[in-house]
Amino acid sequence: MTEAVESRHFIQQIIDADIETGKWGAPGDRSIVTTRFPPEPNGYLHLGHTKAICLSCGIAREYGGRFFLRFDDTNPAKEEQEFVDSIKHDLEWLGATWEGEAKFASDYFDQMYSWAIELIEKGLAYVDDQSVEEIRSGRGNLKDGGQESPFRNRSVEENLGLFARMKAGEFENGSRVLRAKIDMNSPNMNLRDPLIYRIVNAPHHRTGDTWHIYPMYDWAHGLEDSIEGITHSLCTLEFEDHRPLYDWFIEAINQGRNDEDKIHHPQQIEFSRLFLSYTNMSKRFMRQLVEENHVQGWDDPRMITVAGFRRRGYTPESFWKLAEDVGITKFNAMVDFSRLENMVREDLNERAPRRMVVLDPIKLIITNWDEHGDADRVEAMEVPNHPKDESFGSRTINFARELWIEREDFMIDPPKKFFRLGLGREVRLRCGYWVKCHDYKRDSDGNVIEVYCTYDHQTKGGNNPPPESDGQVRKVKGTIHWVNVNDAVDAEVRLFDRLYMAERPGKKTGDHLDDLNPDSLKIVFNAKIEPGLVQKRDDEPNWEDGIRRFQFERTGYFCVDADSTPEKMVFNRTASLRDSWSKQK
RNA sequence: GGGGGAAUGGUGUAAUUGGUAGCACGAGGGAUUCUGAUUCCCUUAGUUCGGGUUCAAGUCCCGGUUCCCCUACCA
Repeated sequence: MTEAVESRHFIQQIIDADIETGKWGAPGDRSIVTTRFPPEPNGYLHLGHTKAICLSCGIAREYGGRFFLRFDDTNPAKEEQEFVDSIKHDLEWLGATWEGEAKFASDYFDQMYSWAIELIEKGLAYVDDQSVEEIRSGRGNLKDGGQESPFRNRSVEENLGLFARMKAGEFENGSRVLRAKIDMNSPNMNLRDPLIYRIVNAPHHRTGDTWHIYPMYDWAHGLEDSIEGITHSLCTLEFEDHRPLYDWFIEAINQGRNDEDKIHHPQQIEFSRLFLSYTNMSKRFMRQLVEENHVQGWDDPRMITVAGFRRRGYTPESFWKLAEDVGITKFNAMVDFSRLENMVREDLNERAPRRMVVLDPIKLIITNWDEHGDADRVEAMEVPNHPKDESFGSRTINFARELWIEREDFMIDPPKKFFRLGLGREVRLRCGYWVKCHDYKRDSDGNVIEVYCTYDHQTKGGNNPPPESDGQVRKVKGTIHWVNVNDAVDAEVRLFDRLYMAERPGKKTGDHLDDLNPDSLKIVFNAKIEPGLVQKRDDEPNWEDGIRRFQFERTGYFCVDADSTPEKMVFNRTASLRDSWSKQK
């Protein structure tokens, strides 16, 4: 009876209220909502970032507002153009389109500098000559207050002069900083005269060597937000303690100004990070995995980078679904990795065309194939590309006397619940024929290499045979997949499993490497694929990112890896199918 | 006597802001099925603890517990 009301998470509720009261513009004007994603270009985007991206971009989209991409490039020592490019690419791939050109904190360096001078003139900032160590010890600790710097009460003139010389590059790294004059006894460490500028004599990837001082995060971030007219500056929980400073800086600039001259004051709102079991989002750990060759690069399909997931075959849609699924709260929740897997499965189940591929082949030979025609004949079978969606069409694949089937689909003496092939058992070869096994052959190691079957010529296409004379229709419990030996193509298939075996890698021993899964990558070199898989077929979907994705029936979801050539196809397993049989075993 | 946050089934998340604790995933069971997939149905299990206010508390008040974050010239 009662219509389900769309529930609004706490950030949406804040924005809803802001719009109603007209906090940012005319009451009711939703288009004023402005958000941003502000990465530092010092690494690859990972799963943790996708939550923030989907949130900020999604909010702007929902309200009909604006979403910006801004690079927080305030530390030339760490940042590179390469990362600017990869971050843009990842965002585009995710479908998080930003408005206009990507923005850069470095575009605002002049503005920030002049605001810093204003703070000095108001007596709210000073140049400190203390060393790093002196500043650190002067800051005090969590229990005790700090001590004021001996340079704290310099004259405005002296500060102005020194600050100008800092800018001009007259001083060495670490010799002086500009600090805000707030409160050395604040219980909030961020307010104990935080640094505004430090000296960095290093070339910047965009501004070159025009600057010798660079703004600190707390000074830069809120001002960037202000300049861009950000209304809701969304960030993660660890910045809660920074919010008082975020507000203090903007209010310090606005102090003494007329209302018309006041700069825009965005609202910082914090939400919880994404924690996924069996993964570690630490940039440091991810770097170690790459540099010590535990994986093959930042885009290794086992990595939880956007690039890794993309190569693994994940779709952008699965990240949006996950973001929606985990929700927005202030609770540090541990999300199970299988949830993300479910999101791709859900998406790919609808959108991936089906194919038949045998990963671990043994040969099936039909010994009575000559009873109803030429022993060398090939019969064309029509196979649907999708079991539910007819718009995917169908394809024709060849059926003949010798076929590849999956090793695990045959047992000599199977248990009753084994719905596959066994000695004396009958199964359906999907969209082929029904076959019954009467013999098999082993190699010198005892491994089954061939199974011998008879087929029922009345079951062509996999259909039920006509009723027997007593009216009974023969039934078969299992259906297995196959590939025709004569036109099967060999391919490499990479089977990925989770990179770590522990729910929280490194928690037990302190070293995440101790929890690495030695079997996270298995490579199959001689999988047998349908010949139609080599070239893109006209009836395949046109995936937006150009990556070809499939479901290999009964084995999982796969995509074509960038390493593929027409001579040697390489597939990555995105995710296995849900498998209630292996659980039962 | 540091400060800032957070606690709802196994997991994640709702509860019209004081009025029937709901949804999804998982798990268990069943139906359908030419993928042991998909789909469908059923079951399962919860308000961190102790007080208080109230006709009525997940929600308000008091006290406790547990967990997370904060002492970079990183962001």
